[in-house]
Amino acid sequence: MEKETEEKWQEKWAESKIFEPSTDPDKEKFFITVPWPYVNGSLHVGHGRTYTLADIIARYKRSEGYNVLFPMAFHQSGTPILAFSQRLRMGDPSTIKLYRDYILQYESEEKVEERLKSFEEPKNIADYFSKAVISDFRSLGYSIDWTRIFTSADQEYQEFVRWQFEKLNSLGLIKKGSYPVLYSKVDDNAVGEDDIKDGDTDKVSIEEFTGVIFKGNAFSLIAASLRPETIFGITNIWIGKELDYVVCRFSGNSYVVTKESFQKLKLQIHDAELIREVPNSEILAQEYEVPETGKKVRALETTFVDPDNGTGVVYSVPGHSIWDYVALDPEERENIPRIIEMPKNQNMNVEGLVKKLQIQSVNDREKLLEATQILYKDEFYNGFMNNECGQFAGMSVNEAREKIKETLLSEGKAIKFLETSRKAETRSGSKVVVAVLQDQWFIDYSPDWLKKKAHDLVNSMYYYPEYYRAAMNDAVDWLRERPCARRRGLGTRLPFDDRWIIESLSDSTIYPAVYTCIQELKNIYAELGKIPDDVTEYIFSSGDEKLLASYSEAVAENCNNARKHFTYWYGVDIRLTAYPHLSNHLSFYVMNHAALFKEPFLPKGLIISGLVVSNGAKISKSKGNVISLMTISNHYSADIYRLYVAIQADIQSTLDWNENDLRTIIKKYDSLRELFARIDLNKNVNPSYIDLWFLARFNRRMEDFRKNMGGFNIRAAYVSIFYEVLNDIRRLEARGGDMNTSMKYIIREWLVALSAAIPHVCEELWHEHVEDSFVSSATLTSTARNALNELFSSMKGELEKIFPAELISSIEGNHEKITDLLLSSEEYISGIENDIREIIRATGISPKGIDVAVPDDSIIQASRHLINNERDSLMPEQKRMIPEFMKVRKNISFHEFDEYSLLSNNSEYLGKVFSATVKVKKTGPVMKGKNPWPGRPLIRLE
RNA sequence: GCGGAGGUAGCAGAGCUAGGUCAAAUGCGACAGACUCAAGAUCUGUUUCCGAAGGGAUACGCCGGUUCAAAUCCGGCCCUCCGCACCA
Repeated sequence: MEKETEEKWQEKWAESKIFEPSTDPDKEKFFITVPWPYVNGSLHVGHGRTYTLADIIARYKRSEGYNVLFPMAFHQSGTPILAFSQRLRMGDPSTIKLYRDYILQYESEEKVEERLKSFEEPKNIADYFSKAVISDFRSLGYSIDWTRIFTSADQEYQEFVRWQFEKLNSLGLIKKGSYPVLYSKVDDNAVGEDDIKDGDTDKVSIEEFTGVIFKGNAFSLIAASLRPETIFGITNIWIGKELDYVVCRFSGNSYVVTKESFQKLKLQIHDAELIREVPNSEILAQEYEVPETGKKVRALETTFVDPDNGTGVVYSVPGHSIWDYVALDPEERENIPRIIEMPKNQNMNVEGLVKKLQIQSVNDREKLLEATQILYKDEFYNGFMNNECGQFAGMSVNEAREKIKETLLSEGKAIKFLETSRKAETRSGSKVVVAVLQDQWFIDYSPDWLKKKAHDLVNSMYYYPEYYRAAMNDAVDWLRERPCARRRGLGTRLPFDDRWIIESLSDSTIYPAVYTCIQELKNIYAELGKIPDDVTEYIFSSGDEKLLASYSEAVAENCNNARKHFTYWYGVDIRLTAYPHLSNHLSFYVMNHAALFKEPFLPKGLIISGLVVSNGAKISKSKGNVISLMTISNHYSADIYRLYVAIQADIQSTLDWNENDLRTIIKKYDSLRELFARIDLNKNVNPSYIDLWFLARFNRRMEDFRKNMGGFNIRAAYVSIFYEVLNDIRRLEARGGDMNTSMKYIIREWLVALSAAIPHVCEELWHEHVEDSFVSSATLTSTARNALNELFSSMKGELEKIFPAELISSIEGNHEKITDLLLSSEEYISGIENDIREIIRATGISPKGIDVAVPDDSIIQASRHLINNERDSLMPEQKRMIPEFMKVRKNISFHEFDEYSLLSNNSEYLGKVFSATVKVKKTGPVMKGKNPWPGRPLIRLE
């Protein structure tokens, strides 16, 4: 559809305020939310999916008569925006390019520089892209209540978050302590998943290495290992040929690690000091003692040591490490020490894997990684320590690893060394490392009472798909202490320690409550210059009027209104988002609600969607498959995108955005528009049997649609109401019906049903064909069903030619029975059609005439006896039918309608389909040859 | 390893909770026909194999079981994906 038309309706919806619901206790409410976007750039097709799904649901619920609230707001907290802004100030070329591209989506080349300049102030980035998202979302026709918009940087909101943290603190959930965190040294700040490049798709976690100390005379070496149990198989220690090593000092001893590693060590062991650089020759000059075994080993040089992974010192266990094994010369590979046995699979060992994967040298990185992964995993789960391993002999690797680690640490023969699970950098490009922070604030999610409440909540909620309930329960169990504040970034200051800013996921857990009364909060803030805890407590928690005693009448009135809105709208009925949010945002959402709210204000349900990929690949800049939302509404249309989202994949599946499937959707969409282009509701055609069938069919489609939408099976719902109704219309017309006859009865319901997914075109058609109101605020009715009943009654005379009169009068007014009759009779016709077709195909005959013989009363009678096993009631000559009956019995079916009348009335149609004369007759039993049976007429081609 | 999801026709993807109406929706692709000068679009049909009569055979990862009857229920096995704890 043309952009102008879509914009026209978007403007009219805005003017008419139909998506700005007010509190109305007489109406049942439905409150749906999607997590707010973090606005450091423009959004792409992937981001649009969840909002589109939510909008379809919101619109559908409106059509079912609910008072629907679908708000949104913007997340501006955290460090990325700050960091981007800083990099722009510093003139970083890749950041400039990134933002130039963003800006060019919305503005002309001349404006870019000015805009970029303004982005040197972080808030401007947030505000600019918030506006951009609003414009993108408006152009997709979302039925969002834009009057409730706010951002996490707004004063009113920060007052609310402050209250939330005071409240958590009073519940004993805020703690302070030293804590390992992912950290950026450049930004001098802890980083969260949202700050890390690809952090949402490729998670970074903290791994605890055992830094094994190898004692030497002048200094000791520290080698960080995830497999401390392998110390029993050590042959030597590797250091990198070209790397820079340093001597550092802590706890009264001297240690050697790489320069890079020392930087990281310093963040974990705060009193570590750098002494001097040390040449490799010096390291190679002395011997080292392996802890536990006491074995003396030398350090050797190699090329595969990564200075930035662990300590840059690696101990070599060729018997159980692929890299170490491959680094040896072939002749040295004999007689290497073995310390792990694999009773289940003797062939699972280093040599086997090297041979199997054909690893040639330490340069076969991919293969080495793969082999390492296989070996480590298998040894861990299936291996046992052998007799070389002293007191640990006989233990499973799993168990030994833990015991050895404990022993080493307690004896001072190792230190804990924390490392990131993969190399990572922040969105602004600085390196992510592990730091142990002192005085870190965190939310303690571990108390039993909280876990219990959270589990109760999780178990009481609705899930789509249901299997995420288990995942949510797991997430609740996993959560322990969550660092909740940072030293810098945008956001709210921690109320009890204003050097800290509340971390960006922790400030966004119960914010949907703010949607319910943001206007009142603004009023109160304007009046008082703050929002005191009394007030917030009154509105969102106790509702105790005594709290308002000291405030002016104006403030009190706002409080009362806010409370009224809050109690009407809250809790959120559906929160819809993609599954990567499950283990972070959604679990915090649940936890914080469980801690701070009671029924009926707790969350009611979650819908969790799959991801979006583009042309089969993960959406990413480097793959060049990023399609911005802006492009969508400009190049295709909002409706087409929405239809694609609705119909291309189930909510829980991955949605692939690609041109091929898009073309299909566009074709279908166009055929809908073509259909409406040729309808003429004023045309008066007398309805016939087939028009009634179509109405019946439509009613069933409509029932399916509502049933499916009710269970959030959006795809199935739209396959039914869109694809299949179009197919039904094709069938109707092929059968000689005129869709105009039925269209006037179905158009209201059909357009309302379709409008949840494709509101713009439906709005246009509604105004053109129905009336001058909004389809977007129309509710689903039963016009088609009523029409079916009425037409059925008024066409009695006509229908008596097809169906028995007594049948007609017995089901009159009962739309279910009428529907069943019409569907089954038409199914009968198309069954006959298929039979004839199959006979033609099997025989290769092109018939000039087709005889269809239906059974007469005597056969029907006999068939009943046969089916009921009443052979004694059969006439003697009918008994001859028994052998044939045994063969065809499963094809026999008795119909309410009269087969002869039905077929006679449709013989003309059948004749047309096969270009032959179709004759219908009734026959009695024959002596030789085949008989017609109920539901199974005899077909003969000529 | 634990937990979760899943393996369906050329592809995508329903069905499985309540076993029969399932050779199995819907869409795509392919093939044939109609329309057209032609192509595209559209429409009609076909798309596991066999069949000169509407039928038959084999089929929903593999193997077994329950049942008159299994894509659907039960047991075992194989494989894939996702998440995760001292998993790399």
